[in-house]
Amino acid sequence: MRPLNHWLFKTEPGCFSFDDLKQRPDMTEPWDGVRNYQARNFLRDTIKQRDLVLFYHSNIPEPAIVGIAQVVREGYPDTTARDPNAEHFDPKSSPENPIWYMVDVRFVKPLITPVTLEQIKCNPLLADMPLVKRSRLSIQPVTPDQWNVILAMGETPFP
DNA sequence: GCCAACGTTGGC
DNA sequence: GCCAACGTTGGC
Repeated sequence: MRPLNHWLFKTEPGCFSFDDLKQRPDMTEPWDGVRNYQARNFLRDTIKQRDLVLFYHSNIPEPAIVGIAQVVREGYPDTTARDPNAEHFDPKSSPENPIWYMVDVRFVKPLITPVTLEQIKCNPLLADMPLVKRSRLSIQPVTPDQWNVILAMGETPFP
């Protein structure tokens, strides 16, 4: 079977939080509103069903990875790009050329101990994470080693 | 709220 | 295709 890939998705919890994900019907949510081409390419081309996601809360006093989610639907056009009332409306998006894509994710489990950005920056094993090197990318690949280190730091056995 | 880093836009 | 101006992200 295809090996699972690992990712880190960022969100501002004031906008959408890990707890919000848990409250959703079926605990699933379309990951819409991504408007960055590199992140779009991951969503459209690389992220596959069953891939695992570290759920990161950004733009708060103590940014941290707080939980695990899983991809339940692969990349498909982000229809919010064609909704003039949506926050991330993009008039250049069309049915023929959607430009922007999203995936659906499902709640899996919280980290028993959230792993803060400060801890991540202090751990030499995590020095190559985009989170450290290029913090603005909102959809980032995570290596299996990084994944294991973070879950150990979060004291969270998985699966 | 500040501001550095980064991404996008558009004139040339 | 360059690059200045501008807008956004996100840590602090």
